[in-house]
Amino acid sequence: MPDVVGPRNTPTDQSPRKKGWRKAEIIDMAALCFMERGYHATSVDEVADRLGCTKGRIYHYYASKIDLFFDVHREGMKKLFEAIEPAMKTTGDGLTVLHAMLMAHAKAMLEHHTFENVVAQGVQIHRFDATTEDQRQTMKLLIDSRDRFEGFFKDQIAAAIADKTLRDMDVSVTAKVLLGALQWSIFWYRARPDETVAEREELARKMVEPLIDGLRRN
Amino acid sequence: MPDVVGPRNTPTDQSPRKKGWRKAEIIDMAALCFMERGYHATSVDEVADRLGCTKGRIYHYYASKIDLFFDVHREGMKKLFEAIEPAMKTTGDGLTVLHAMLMAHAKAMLEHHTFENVVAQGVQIHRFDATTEDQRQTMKLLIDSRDRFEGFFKDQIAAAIADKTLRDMDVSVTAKVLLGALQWSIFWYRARPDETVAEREELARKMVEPLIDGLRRN
DNA sequence: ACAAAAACATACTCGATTGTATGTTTTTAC
DNA sequence: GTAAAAACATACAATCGAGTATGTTTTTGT
Repeated sequence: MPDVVGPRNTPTDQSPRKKGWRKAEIIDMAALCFMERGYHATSVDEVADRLGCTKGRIYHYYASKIDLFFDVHREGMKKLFEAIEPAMKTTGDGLTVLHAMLMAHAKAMLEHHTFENVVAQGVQIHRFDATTEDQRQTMKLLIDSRDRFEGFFKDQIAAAIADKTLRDMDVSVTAKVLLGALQWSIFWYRARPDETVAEREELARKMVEPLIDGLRRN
Repeated sequence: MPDVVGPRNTPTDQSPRKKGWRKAEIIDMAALCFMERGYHATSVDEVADRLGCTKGRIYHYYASKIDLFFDVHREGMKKLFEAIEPAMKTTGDGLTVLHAMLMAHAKAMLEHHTFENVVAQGVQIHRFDATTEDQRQTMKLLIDSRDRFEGFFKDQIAAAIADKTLRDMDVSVTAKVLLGALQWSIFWYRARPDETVAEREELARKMVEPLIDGLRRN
């Protein structure tokens, strides 16, 4: 009689045999589930089911559900930082660099909207769900990273004002408004399976353009 | 021996004796709890505790937790519609009216951020939690009302483009970007207890200004 | 004043879910 | 080739929270 459970996937089935790819597989599916139903409404069993395995696998890698959430959040923030990094190194006046950062951020929000949706949920999951001291420490680090990310935009806005390429305006509020405008896409954007990079780029352009040029005609 | 449970509050304790104020009290507390912890993380017992009563009271008015959520959502949408209504009746060119609508919306988002936070959660609570046919019907009506609200802004943007007071741009994307910029405040804005109306108005102005005037200097 | 209805409180059921304990298979290291 | 470790699966415990059934008090209508 053959085994009821088939042989486990070999690394070559998936992406090239990178170390830790089994864990990454879990993170990706968790991000998808958390996006679709929200963190609290998603059960660990559900994530396992959609991976075609059992809870045992997930709890082999993660001590608790919230720790899995933290990893998804961390990955989401990593993608955000990596996306704007090239734009920040651009040479140009203050507004030009800011424009490039906003475009990069918009594209990243669309491309990784699964993860970024979960990042947004992280704002609400504060102190309540992090019970152990270790978890509270992790939570603090994640909040810090979100603040640092926003800080990059605040700094660039301030630089552009000093630069005279930007009118004088409230740096903090403007940063939140601009980022919010792009990040709100987690609520309305869903990737089409056949969507090309060029199409996403075009959508990102349509998003950033009214922010840079404003609404006034001249 | 006196009663363990004190006498129930009389209408005069709270707002003027409006019919249904006992229900409104529940809605308000539910909105607060749902905002602070999210719908799924909030238990009905918790809402009751913070009201100083028991579940019995809530289930006297509501058949289920999701029905309570629906009422909070409905109230949130009602506040949004009422806020922009005067602005929509303003006479003026397309951009002027749009500006007034955005200001009204920004102020409403700040003033009722508790309810509007819950409205945003409603986007994720789709088909899964609405089990009965009646609940699915209610859910559909709420989604429709959100679409109608966005439609008002899309129409006004289109009118302003036709009006030549607005450059040509993607109506749908621009509407989502503008509304998102203001609605993202649910994540960062929390009301100070001593905050005045004038202060909120000033904050709303700082939010809308970069959207209308854009970032470019000239 | 009194019956009916409204407005709750109390105590319970029951399903769903997180986390654990343990067994089994696969891989790795030597 | 073999022992150890990694990578799971299985079955269970223990909690928590939604919803219900029922009793009690307060209000209301006449």
